[in-house]
Amino acid sequence: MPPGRTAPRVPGAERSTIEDVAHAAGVSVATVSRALRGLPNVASSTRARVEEAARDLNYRPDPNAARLATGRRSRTVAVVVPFINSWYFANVIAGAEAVCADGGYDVLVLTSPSPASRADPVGGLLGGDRQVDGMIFVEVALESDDIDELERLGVEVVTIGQRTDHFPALSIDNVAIGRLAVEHLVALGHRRIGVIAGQAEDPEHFDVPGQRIEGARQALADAGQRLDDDLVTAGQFTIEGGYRAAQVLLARTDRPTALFALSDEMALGALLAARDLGLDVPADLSLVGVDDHEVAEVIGLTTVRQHVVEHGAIAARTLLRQLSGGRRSTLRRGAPISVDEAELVVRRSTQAPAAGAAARS
Amino acid sequence: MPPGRTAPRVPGAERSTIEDVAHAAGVSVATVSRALRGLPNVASSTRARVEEAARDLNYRPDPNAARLATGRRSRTVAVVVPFINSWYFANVIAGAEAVCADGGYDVLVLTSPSPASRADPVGGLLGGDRQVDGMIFVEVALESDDIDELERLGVEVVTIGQRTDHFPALSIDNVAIGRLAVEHLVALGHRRIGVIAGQAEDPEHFDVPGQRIEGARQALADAGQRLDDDLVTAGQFTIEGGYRAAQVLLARTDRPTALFALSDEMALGALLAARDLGLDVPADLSLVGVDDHEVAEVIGLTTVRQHVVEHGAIAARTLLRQLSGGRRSTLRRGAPISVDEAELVVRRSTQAPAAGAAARS
DNA sequence: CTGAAAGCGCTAACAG
DNA sequence: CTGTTAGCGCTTTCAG
Repeated sequence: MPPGRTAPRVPGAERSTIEDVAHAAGVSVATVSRALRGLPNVASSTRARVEEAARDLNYRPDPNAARLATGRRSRTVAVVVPFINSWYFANVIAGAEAVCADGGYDVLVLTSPSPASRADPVGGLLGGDRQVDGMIFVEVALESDDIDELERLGVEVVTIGQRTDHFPALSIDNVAIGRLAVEHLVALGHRRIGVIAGQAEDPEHFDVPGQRIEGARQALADAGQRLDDDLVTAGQFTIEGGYRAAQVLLARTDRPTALFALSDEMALGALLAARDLGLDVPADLSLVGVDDHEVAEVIGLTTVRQHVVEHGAIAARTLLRQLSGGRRSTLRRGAPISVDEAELVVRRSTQAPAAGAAARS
Repeated sequence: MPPGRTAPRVPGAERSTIEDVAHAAGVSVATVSRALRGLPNVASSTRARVEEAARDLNYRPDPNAARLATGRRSRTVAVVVPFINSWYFANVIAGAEAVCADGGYDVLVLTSPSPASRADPVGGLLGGDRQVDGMIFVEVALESDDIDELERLGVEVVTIGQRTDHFPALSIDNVAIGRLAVEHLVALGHRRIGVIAGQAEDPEHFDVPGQRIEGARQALADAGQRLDDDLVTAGQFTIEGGYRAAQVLLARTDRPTALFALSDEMALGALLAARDLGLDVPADLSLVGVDDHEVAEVIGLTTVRQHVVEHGAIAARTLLRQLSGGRRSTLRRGAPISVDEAELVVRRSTQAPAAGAAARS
């Protein structure tokens, strides 16, 4: 048989069509369509009758048919992140979601199959018959194959973090962030500065840590110092990782007088480690983080503030503008999107090193 | 004119149809359809020709048309949460997303317009021509109107936290959680126990705090004690809120010897407050949280472990089973879904109260 | 204000 | 193995 009346999609939920409603209301399908969508040219008595029939029949228009007929889009954007349950990504998503909801768009959250640092992170994400008008990639590495595919698909794209030469990118000046943090420590007189970095690097794909460290290096160089590579330890961007990294760094006989953690969560871990080691912050150890996580204010952590929620919001706004504006060329080709600059927020966790320690360097 | 060839939806992205491809490849549309979907009955030479034509024309099938023709569903589920950027919800979403992705479903993240404690949280969420096969509501209060609408829409629903009598619900035994925490403190000898609760309650809609407090009350009652209401302070479920609440509670002259925080984040705040007040945990103050947040292990926090990611995963699994299985009646009508029970994890933050303090009660 | 009818782009019998 | 054709359910002219 030809397709015919298809079985109800969800067992137990009968679907009635516009035609059923038309019958029940004694009008044509065209009238039902107009009435139900609130178009002007319908007698109010007719409209009432149609609405009633629709209600009785538990009618709800099939969005597929409606979209096919109108060419309307799905008003959905996908946000692709390496993980959802991490402070940073959750906040970026929150920012994007707020803007999208506001603009009448839904947000699909996709996680890149392999961690940010692996190859082919986009793998099966594309393709499928997913319906999205646009995508926001957050710290995911796009291979040129992916880019081709994306352009072929004709979806609008904005990236956060990882750049490409093909899509508008909200890129964070991580070198500047590293500089800000370490210049502050240097200005206070610190020379032995430890760094709690990210994961075992894969600079090819995810070099946020490398860039921030580079900034630290520059700040130290400006003061005629150099960064001691032995004092750089990975902290996985987690509280626990920061704790462990700090344990290692602070156990050294020539322990650093200050620690620069590449995220506030790692800084919190470091603070807890210091506490467990009986070290006072800031008397024995200065601590700087990055992000301005809610916890930073609570613990008085000096940090380099990033407006993380805003990152998501700005990316979303850019995407929606592209989507509606249509002047899609404006921002093409890796154009950077400007973001509020990161700023140093000085709190109680940093001070000049103790005399002895400072002299030692 | 009749609808005719619609304009390209995305400016700059020309859409070609299956017919264009058929022409270019010199075959019929049916063959194109078969070839491109990898169906068996196509000569490989033909298939190759079709694929090439498709590539040349940058053809990509219109999912709306395909779905309309097949009656296939969207394979999308919505997860509705009050907030995204909170540890708890982010982890629930992560759990749900992993399971959904695994089952070939996408997840749409929606935030309930008003905070969990307000009326009509579902407001505009329903309706629209959104395409979802199922929904997971996490701690959002469903009014009976919402429920009717949901049933009318015929979408499968699973709830986490807030229950209804209409959908399978993953409900957490919060009274038991409160008991576990406080029984432990009582067993250690604590009598003056402070509670860091949630927000100003709206028990009608969100009574997790109330239930946990009730458990605390019971535990105390079992020991012939009563919970001092003055020692219950709201902490908003945030680190900062926990910090402030602890500041208040610990400033009292008759300060509690132990604090039960309704979440680990609030417990962390309390720990930081204690530190700032020069109080040692556990010597001067015992502390119990709830969740087993990653930070709990790092700071040695005694807590009542919940498998939060699992909550999301279980809800998603249940939903997907309903969606595919079709025996939708099995779990209807508020049937509870069983979850691993919460368990007490004893770490370093709790111990018997100092002799003087204990005697005082 | 309403109805008839022609599509939207794709799939799935059915007949070759 | 391939083409023809009849829909999927809805929207939109166009003619009353």
